[in-house]
Amino acid sequence: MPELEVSRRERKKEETKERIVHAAFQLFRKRGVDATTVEEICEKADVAKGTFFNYFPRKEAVFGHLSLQWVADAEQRLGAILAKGLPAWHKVLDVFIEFATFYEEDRKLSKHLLMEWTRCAHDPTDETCRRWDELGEHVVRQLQATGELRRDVDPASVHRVLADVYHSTIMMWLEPPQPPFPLKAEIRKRLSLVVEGLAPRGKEAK
Amino acid sequence: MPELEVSRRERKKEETKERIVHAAFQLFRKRGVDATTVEEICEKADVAKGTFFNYFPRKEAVFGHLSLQWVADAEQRLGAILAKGLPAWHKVLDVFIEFATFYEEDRKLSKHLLMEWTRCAHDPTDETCRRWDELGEHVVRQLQATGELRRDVDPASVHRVLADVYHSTIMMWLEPPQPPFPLKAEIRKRLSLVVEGLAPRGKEAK
DNA sequence: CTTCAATAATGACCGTAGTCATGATTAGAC
DNA sequence: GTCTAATCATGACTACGGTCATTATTGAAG
Repeated sequence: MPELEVSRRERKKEETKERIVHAAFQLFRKRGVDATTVEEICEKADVAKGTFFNYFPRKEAVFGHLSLQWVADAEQRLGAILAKGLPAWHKVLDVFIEFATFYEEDRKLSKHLLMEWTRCAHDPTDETCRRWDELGEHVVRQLQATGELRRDVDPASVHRVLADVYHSTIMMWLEPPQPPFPLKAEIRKRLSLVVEGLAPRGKEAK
Repeated sequence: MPELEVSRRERKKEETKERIVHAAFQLFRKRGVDATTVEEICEKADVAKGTFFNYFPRKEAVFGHLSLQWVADAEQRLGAILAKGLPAWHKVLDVFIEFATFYEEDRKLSKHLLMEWTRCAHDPTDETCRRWDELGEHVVRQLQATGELRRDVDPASVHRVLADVYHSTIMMWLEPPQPPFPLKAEIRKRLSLVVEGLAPRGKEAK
């Protein structure tokens, strides 16, 4: 049993999953999520309908695949930033603002993506969620260690506050027919608001 | 046409709606939301299935009825608090923390309630949403006027940040099989975190 | 009392998400 | 090669959310 070399079985599995994801996003973009049926996705991906549900528990769960890639990407970039030293906070913010580019491109799609994210966001068994929380808390702890954030606050709470403000700002921006404000500026504004309040206090402050 | 006296028609309409809501919540509590079908609700409320959808666009939309009552309640209480003068912030916080009692009572139900709230939260045509945002922004403006919050920040942004932190804290608390932290304490912690950062600065500070 | 327009109730109907029993592939053991 | 157990693919099937054309009720006007 070749363990390190991925077996043919594993390869085929990945291929099938990839085909389904690819087909799904193509149709989602063209026709919209609601107007796309699972059968259409399966037809395009050349699999049976049952196969789809072997890979994803819900139609919308294909978005989870994308979210996982993002988290992996964020892990890379933020790791590099933190390794470089101070001042890190603004660079961290920049990474998240850059991610927002995606949302600006296809608002309809982004809305479904975020709804699915929200659905899984608090599920501790979800890998994406777990890694996202670990990443966020790690970043906060680092910023506390270097003195950019006050140390008398719980890293998990800080991470969640920032993450929630980030996502719900995007959610609000996505809703109306015409965006009422520039997305990236508003994200910067709101997150900065929170972070300002997290500046080191008293004798901790430089 | 008696305009001020609500007509029989209006009364019956309200009655029917109330019956549907009542039946729905009874079943939701007993059997769970997903396990309850619209037909069961209608049977209990003694109306036809089509009637349900004359009143609510989705099965879960019955939660909106509850949300609206809450917002009306919050309008009352917060109005009274603001009328009384300083210091208002902690009293405002207490109101929201008291609302959290409901969430602690039925976690399964609360999760669906919050999901429906999230779904409508950014829809400008939704009355509940509109009044909630107006209320929140009003409160922030008042707190700014009395000097409890710094004045150089956008009331709408502040309201949204606080509201999002509030709701997502609850959402996180609702998720796992066993609550990992005391809900009300965590809400207080996180909201205070944000508000601390919103304290008046520089020459504004007393 | 009759007419009429507006509004509300109805339930047959439809489309699709998601399930599940069955059959096909795989990879290792001998 | 053959056997076996695990894994994966399949598509018929079901149950339910949601729609819509039709019918019934309402209340005011003549």
